[in-house]
Amino acid sequence: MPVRPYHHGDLRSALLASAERTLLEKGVAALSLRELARDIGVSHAAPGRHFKDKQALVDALALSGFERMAQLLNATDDAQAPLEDRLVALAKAYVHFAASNAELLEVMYTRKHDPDISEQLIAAVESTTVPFVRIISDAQERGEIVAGDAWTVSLVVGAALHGTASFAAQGTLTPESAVAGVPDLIHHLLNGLKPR
Amino acid sequence: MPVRPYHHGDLRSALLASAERTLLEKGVAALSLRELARDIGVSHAAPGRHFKDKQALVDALALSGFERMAQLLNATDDAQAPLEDRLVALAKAYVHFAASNAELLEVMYTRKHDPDISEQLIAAVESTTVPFVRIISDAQERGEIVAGDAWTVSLVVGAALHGTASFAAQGTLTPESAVAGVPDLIHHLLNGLKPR
DNA sequence: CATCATTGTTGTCATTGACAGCATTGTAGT
DNA sequence: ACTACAATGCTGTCAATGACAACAATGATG
Repeated sequence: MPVRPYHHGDLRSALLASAERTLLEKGVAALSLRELARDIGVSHAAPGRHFKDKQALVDALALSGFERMAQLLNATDDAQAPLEDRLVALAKAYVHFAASNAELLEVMYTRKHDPDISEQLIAAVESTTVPFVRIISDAQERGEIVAGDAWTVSLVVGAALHGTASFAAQGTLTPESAVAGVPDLIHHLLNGLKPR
Repeated sequence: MPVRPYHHGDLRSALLASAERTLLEKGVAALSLRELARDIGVSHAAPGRHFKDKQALVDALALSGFERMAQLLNATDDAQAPLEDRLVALAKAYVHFAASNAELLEVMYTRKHDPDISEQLIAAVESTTVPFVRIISDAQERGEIVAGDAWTVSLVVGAALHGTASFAAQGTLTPESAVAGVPDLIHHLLNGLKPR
């Protein structure tokens, strides 16, 4: 039988994959470099070659989370759809992602990231916000959204969604009800809470 | 000189106070039961008499956080003020609290609380939401806010504020800009993002 | 094929959370 | 007062962990 060769071949990826499984199942606190090493069948110090310390591993997980989220959101956005539908679709995708990856979210939205990784992180975070700003800008050009700095206006939507996502991720809302509430939420954001 | 008596007298409070300082300064991860014990000058196992385990300590911190926040919000709300002013004042208080206690927030809004404490916690969390729901109900009675389940409508405001608070707590927004943005945020929530 | 950077390994340390067993103190009931 | 007994604190110990140092195997480069 083929004994594991001295070099694993792709330990870094294996560590990330295994870490993410553990993360989603049991949370950050349950992450142990040594346990990861054991699971993969490698010595307890081997992870150190790929991640300077535990935080570095967590940073990498956060980065990959933002990248996946950005991809999801950008793939979801349909520039042809009417404003409200377009926003609802994007918002649902966001809230759904958040609710389905609660523990990952916690790691993503925590500000303790290594300055080294944070350049990449900042870029990833930004590409996560782009779709929202784009929708707002587009709508402003058509006069469907009030004038004003697009980023500022997007922040209103972003905050409401992030709040909803947080509620879902932390259990204040069930994932289902959070997603189900999105259309109403968007409607209220667009039309305001004052009677028209 | 009075050598510390065998019994500390109020170890529990001392632990909570010291823990909260450490928490705000260095974050949850830096909390160590043994270090707390050392700082206070008791044996490393003494904290165990007051907190079953580390999570119990954290739960207690979260509970006290919610209680203080609830008190702050309830004290801030001025039922006489006009709707928008009233909301802005409450929202500012909330966002300011969140930004000033970022690490505490992280502990509060994490769903890993002991079922035992969670009854109290649930009550504390609820009394945190009461002021918002009250404002909305009041305004609905006057026809200043669209009809509908008050809690559902409040959720729109709550989500937007929680999102803003999270952004502030995690550093996406500076505390100042988060608070400074509140009036605009509320205005947009009330009047909607569509042009009127 | 000689050199050197990568990537793993073993060994070791201090720190930590948790628990067991014992000691001291305060208190409630007599 | 006295005697249980509960509450609170202490010492000792364990296994797990993250971090690091020193060493070994492998692979790439010229």
